[in-house]
Amino acid sequence: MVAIPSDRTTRRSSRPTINDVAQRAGVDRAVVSKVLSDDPTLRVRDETRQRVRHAAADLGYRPNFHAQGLARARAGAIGLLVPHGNPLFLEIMAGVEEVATARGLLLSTATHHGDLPDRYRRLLRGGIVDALLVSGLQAQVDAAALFRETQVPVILVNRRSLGSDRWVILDDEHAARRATEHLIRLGHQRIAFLGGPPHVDTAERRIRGFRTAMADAGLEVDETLFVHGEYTASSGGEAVAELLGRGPLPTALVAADAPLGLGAWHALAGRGIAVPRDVSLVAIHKLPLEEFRVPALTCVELPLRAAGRRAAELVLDTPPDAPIHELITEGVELFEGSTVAPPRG
Amino acid sequence: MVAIPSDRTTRRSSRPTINDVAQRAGVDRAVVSKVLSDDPTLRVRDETRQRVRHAAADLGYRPNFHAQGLARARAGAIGLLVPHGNPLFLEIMAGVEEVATARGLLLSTATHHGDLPDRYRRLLRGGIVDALLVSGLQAQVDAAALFRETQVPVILVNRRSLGSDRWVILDDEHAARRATEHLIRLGHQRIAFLGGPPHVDTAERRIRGFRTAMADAGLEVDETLFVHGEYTASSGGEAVAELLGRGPLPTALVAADAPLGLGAWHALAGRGIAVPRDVSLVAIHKLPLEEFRVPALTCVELPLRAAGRRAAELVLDTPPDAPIHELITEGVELFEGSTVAPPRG
DNA sequence: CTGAAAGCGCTTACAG
DNA sequence: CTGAAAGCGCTTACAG
Repeated sequence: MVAIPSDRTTRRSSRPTINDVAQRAGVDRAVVSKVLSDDPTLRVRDETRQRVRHAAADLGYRPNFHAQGLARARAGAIGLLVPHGNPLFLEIMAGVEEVATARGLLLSTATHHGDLPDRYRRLLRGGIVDALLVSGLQAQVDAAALFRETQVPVILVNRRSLGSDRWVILDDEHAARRATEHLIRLGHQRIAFLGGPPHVDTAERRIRGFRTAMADAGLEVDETLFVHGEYTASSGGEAVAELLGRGPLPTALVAADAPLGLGAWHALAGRGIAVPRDVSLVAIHKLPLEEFRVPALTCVELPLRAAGRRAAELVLDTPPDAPIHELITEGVELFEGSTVAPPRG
Repeated sequence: MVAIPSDRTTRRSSRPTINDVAQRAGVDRAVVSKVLSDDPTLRVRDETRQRVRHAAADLGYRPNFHAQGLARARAGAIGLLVPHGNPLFLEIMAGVEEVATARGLLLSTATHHGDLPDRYRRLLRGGIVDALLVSGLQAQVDAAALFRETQVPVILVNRRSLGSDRWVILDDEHAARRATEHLIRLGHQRIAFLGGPPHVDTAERRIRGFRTAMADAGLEVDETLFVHGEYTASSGGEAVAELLGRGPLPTALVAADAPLGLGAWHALAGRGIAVPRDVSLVAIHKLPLEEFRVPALTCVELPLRAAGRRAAELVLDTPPDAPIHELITEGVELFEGSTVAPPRG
């Protein structure tokens, strides 16, 4: 009788390790490590180099992510935190992903509801990412404190918040000016502004742009035509209700945000007020697929993807405590939908 | 002269390690590890347990993600791969994130353009995630081979592909039936179907639902009224062009996908064909914010979030090579927009 | 210039 | 039942 040895299963995963490669190539594993990461200090014959590469390829070797992270004291990943459920942020995500791909980093994403989730804070302290990009935070969240707490370099994308010294923002002021000028050019004079939340960075800059455009055109700004809301569609409805409660409808509206503008439009329609027949509407930010809508919302597009890209590059390439102040000025473009017309009468 | 010792910087990051906690609590680091991960085999006095917890809290200790991953041979993360730039998939992402949050896992996301990026394949072999969810892949991508290659348990969400035995899908057939019945009920008889790509799982099931509804109503299906396209808005335009080239316009269209439907609508409008006056339109899937659109696209909503949630649970809780066949039948709902009317005259 | 060894921060099987 | 030790799979400072 022959004893058949029980099928001895591999200790852990069956993936090849650096030792397997070293053995196959007949070199020390330090050499493998250096060859595969193109360490310039390594002096070996080209032939050895090739042997190592081939061994790695033959075995389908890939360095273990966690072992590498531990040994290098670098995570090999970047984190992105975006507001929950807002399709605009897909663009930021796409920009960040471009950089992650180019640098061989993993992208880890999570959504927030205005504040930083505690769970995520804890993960950050576990060294989960080498850098964190945050967008759409409430005004009062302290990003500098987050860096102090977690030791992870943080950068804000699109919106600054309390005490933050590291951000990439878009030219919201210009966008709002552009939107307003578009209306003015068509003859509008009584224009309402459906703004974002008070004290929020982008909201303030968009208001400024609106005021500038009005002032430059010599138009009076009626303070009863300012309404604050959230950057959400449902808030757009409330903003319209508030506005209508205050007096006669203006001839045009600038919505500080696309979902907000959509909500406003919807609420107007619900009251039998037609856009653009009764009132014109321009929003800031272009939603995905807007160019295919019938009718499309006229809006000013901002380069969110570029913001994501740029922020990722900067947070990776700048010392963790150095300030980053970047305003992206290009890429502000008016998208002509069908929600704007000359004022009636 | 007194020699002032140079400020000796900490070796690596300044984050506390398990050794710091052990020292502060006066126990071995094995005890710390077991206390903090609630190891049931550990027998120590409650007082010790408290001491350890306090020490950890005082120091703000968090286990190093990579050290833990290496020692446990588990990544502590799940991966999600979605098609690039399609806002529908935000819902799947949200569902997956719910599960990741509940289980303390990191969520790593990437987008694809039909096929699996090589870069991602390599990362997977590095043990970057414990499980991978994939959605919207081309029909011919072999997910089983991906598992064999990477050793990472894979599950397909929303769409099956070649040779895959692990998937969570939605009731696409029912959705298409529902959409078609809605039109039939209003009196439509000549209905065109703007379908997805040939051989794609969801496309086939949606066609089947359409055919079933037509047959059940005793309506003849005109084969010239079938057009294939991609699940993109631009493809919707091409589908309309193709359809119009074939003959007279039907009284209604079922679009197999929301972006596709949007593109069709846009193309129709561009030719002066009004929806729903000249032709009615229903699409499958509801885009984010659709309920606020003026007018909104009538569509059948499918529970993408539930699919993401369920797929994440299943891939984590099922042995890596066991088949997973799950069809989510609830949650198919007609959303009445303004793109459907009775046929003219 | 090269190679063997120490160390990254954890977990867990195993000896006491 | 407890605690000291080995080991996860890499990288890199350091001795030859």
